[in-house]
Amino acid sequence: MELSEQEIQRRNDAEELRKLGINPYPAPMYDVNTNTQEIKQEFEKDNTLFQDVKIAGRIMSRRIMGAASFCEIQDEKGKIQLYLNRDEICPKEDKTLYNTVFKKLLDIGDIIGVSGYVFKTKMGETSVHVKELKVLCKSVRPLPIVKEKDGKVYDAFTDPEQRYRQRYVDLIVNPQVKDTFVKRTLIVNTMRNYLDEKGYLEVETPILQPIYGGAAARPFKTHHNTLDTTLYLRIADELYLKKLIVGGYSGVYEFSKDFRNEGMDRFHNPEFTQMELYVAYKDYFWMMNTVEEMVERIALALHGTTEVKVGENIINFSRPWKRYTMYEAIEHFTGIDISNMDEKELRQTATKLNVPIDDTMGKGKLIDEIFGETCEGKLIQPTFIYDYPIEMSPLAKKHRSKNGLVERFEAVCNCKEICNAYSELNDPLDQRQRLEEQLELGKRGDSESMVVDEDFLKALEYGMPPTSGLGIGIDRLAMMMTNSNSIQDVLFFPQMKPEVQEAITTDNDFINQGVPQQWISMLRKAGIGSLENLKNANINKLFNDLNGLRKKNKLDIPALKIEELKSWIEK
RNA sequence: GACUAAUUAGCUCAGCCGGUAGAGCACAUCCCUUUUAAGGAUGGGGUCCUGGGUUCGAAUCCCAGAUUAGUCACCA
Repeated sequence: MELSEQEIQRRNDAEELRKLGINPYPAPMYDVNTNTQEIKQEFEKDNTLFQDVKIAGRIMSRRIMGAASFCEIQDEKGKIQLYLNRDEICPKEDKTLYNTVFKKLLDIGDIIGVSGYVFKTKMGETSVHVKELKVLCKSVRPLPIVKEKDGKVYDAFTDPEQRYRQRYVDLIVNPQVKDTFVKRTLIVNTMRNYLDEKGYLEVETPILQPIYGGAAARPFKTHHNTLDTTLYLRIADELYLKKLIVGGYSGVYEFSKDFRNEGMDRFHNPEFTQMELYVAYKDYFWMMNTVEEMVERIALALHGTTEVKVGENIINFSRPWKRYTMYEAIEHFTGIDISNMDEKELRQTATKLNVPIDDTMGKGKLIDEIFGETCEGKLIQPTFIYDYPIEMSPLAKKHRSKNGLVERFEAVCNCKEICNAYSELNDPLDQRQRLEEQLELGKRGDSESMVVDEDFLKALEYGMPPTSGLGIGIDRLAMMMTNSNSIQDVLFFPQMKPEVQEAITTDNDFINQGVPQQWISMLRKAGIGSLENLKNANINKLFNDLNGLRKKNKLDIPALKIEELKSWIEK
């Protein structure tokens, strides 16, 4: 890869530092005694503090005025301005540290450590008056420059591709991004504390599974060499966790990365995080209370209030949330009671409501479509929707009193599902039948159909207590709690298509190919970065390009002859 | 998978009807001892995403492809 002018400059600067006896990448620790946030907050209250501070961070801007300079450094908590005076950081004759090291060899992006005292400038900005300066890391790649004044951001670094592929750059120049991820961790920690307080056991179950199950999704497939067997990356943890309830734990939960080989969009990443919880001797009504309480606590932990701004809406997570059965919700939003309709009537109703349907849809699917089209988009405030059609819920217990339904609920919020829970099916014979039916359905479209997990059924045959189970999407919850528009904004490293990496061809490879040293950099400039490229190049175009570059760069070498070029390509 | 849009300097972006590639920041050199998105002067920096085509001539028009985003489809 050709280096840009600025990259070459920075590499030279690093070399110059070495010549001055300064290691641009020193080994010893640099022990700071405070941070930028602490200084800014506390100095405001008591300006006798911080008379001997030591801090470190990345240089984010510089203003040099001859023998004195200001620059800003950024640490994890924020930025602070530094004041450097030539004669103070270089009290003796030798002014190299200021004139050469600071002014010439350091740049925006480099990491330095400083010690000195805190003061306020004439402009009223809390700053560190630097007495000592140490280079901690020379950056050889220039950062995007983002400037800001009175909250207005100039030249913002916003290109999603670069932000997601190079999250580290995003984190450096867009400080609010750091906050999103701090909040995400706080969500997880709050949830974990809540569950631990209740006495549930955090567990780990296999990610590599010989049989995948627990959801309707296509898996990622891999292979174990020693066992010479196919393994799947899990799509859900449900079956393993229920086996632990059979084993006698009264409450188990897992924060799990799950993997689904499906389409990607603003709400779906191939790997995502769920928290699944199973508690013995409970039912789905109990679980609704638990979800409300847990999510309300998370909102309070993050925002100090139950009200959270999401897009244009203010969402209030305070308990109790609204509760509708699926039928009630449909009646509420359409005025039509479908609870006693048969398949034909449902079909007519769907058509009347302009809900797109097709012939393959059974009763359950029709109800679900009607709900999705007419209700989901209107549920802004957190709402429990419960009692689902049996067809699409093979792991949920049949309703205690209503035929054709299961004891299942979802919480919908800002028009999106955030969790999914049931009274778990623990009748092993019913479970076998339901899974087998599901299998039949699955076989129609899918080339690789699911297999019934016999070991899971065996476990149920030993007897699982009545249990309530929950799956809550951490990414979705994080999106909502941080007002993020896309799942990529709450994942540090969202999945992206791999960048095509050109085969690395060294100068020596080109020389072996017969290319003279002087022409190599021209070749690279002409877009020929590898031998592969050279062999596939259009000879006439390349011939013109190279001689054009020779002229442009005023090279003091004879013009290339086409025979010469041919010899490189054909060798 | 379909449609739409974007891709130009390290970054943010202009670039008209096809005629030698532009700005601001950043970078380099010089001046400047309390500045604050931007002090002054001068200068360097380009695979105009890639590959074809049309044309005397393409960043610009046409075709194909790559990547990203949005919408829809699929998918709990």
